[in-house]
Amino acid sequence: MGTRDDYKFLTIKDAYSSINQKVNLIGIILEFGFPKRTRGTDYCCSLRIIDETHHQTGMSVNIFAENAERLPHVAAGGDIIQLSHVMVKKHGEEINAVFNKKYSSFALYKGEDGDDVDDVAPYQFSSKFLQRDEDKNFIVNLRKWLLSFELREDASDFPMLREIKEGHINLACKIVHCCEVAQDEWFIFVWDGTDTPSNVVCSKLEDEMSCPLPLQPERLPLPRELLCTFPTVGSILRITFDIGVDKNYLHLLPIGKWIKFVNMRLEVHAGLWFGVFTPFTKLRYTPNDDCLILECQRLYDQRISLELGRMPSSSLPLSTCTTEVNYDHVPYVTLMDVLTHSEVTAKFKCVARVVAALPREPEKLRSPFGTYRMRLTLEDPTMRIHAFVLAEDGETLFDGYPEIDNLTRKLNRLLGISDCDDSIGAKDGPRNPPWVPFCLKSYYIDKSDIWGCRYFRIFDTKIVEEA
DNA sequence: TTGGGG
Repeated sequence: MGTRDDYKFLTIKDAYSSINQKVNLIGIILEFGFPKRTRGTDYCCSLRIIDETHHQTGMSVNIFAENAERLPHVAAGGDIIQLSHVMVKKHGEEINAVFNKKYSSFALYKGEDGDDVDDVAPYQFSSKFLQRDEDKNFIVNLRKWLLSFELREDASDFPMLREIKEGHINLACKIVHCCEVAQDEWFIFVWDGTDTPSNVVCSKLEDEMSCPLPLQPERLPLPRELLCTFPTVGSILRITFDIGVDKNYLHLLPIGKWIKFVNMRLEVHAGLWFGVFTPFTKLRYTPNDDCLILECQRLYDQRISLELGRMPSSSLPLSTCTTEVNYDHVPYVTLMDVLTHSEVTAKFKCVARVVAALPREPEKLRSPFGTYRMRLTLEDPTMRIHAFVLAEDGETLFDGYPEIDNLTRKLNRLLGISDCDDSIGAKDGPRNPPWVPFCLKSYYIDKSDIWGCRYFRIFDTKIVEEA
């Protein structure tokens, strides 16, 4: 047993004025990172704890151990950590606690198990940890406080997917799926009900045959059965992992749960957004009634109750000066609705952008038989798909067989290339295609495998003449 | 010792 001081826990507020002292702390884990290797020989994880004396910023704690196993394996944000003999240190303007493997100890307790005094067994503790009866009341009191505590997040700290920018940001979103797409290549799929901003596309159209613009960030398309479990409105952001991030902790991201990510890196590749979970990314305590989550759900409910709620947010109000479609009475659907539709043959009306075309040269749009035969890559906030323009559908789209100049102009308008850009160099410059309405139909070419050979084609869509 | 954040 230690000295009398061992029985005392400092509040976080008091710890702030105990610089260079060894203290005992107990707090709720507000956020935590995955274990990572230090530049020395050890492993480290940092977490942030709060208590009723300091629930806005709390205090950051850095924990070191010889290996990742000995670090705290936090089961969930909101759990309780008891820290003994940690040193309070000042780093710049920040004050934090440092766990030293030689003299510090920790124990982890569930946070939301209720206030049963008998249920205070730690689910993990370090080698130097000694459990004492006196600790139990602290655990019970913290759990009681947590029940009544309402985490006040500043919404401006957690942009929605519709507001994201490249760089480091926080995200509050729902885990839709998590899988290993290739050997040691994991993806998390997240959603918050809004549409990610569309990006300029920089691909070389001449290379579309040999190096097609990808349809999704993951290398292979996901099976349709899986896509059918995804929401069909709102973007699904793919998150990959930086090297050095331990994938053994992915169970902390269960499908269906809303979670707040802190310090996630966001990038755009081939015009597609994706997040990168870095060694500095942390998970933040996200109760089910978190104010940010409730607001996301409210905005989504409001969105899908609107008649135009399935259209890309940034396409509204929709300009109809590029294409005209039939089916005025049919509501617009998303490309994800199209991909996950229950029937293999069906007709749809969508708003999408043409991000690539094959062939690109107008003189090659017709097959040796003289009929149209081309492939467009369509994009909306939910998905990219290939859609063919064939025979009579091409005659409708381009209004018969116009001269090459006219055909070029029409195709360029779909692709977002202005006429004055029509020099060879400018064609490869960044494109920002407009949102345009399309009629799409799905069809199959092999009766023995109708889903395996399902394709999409554009029909009843006409590029309107410029005024 | 190490990291602490972008």
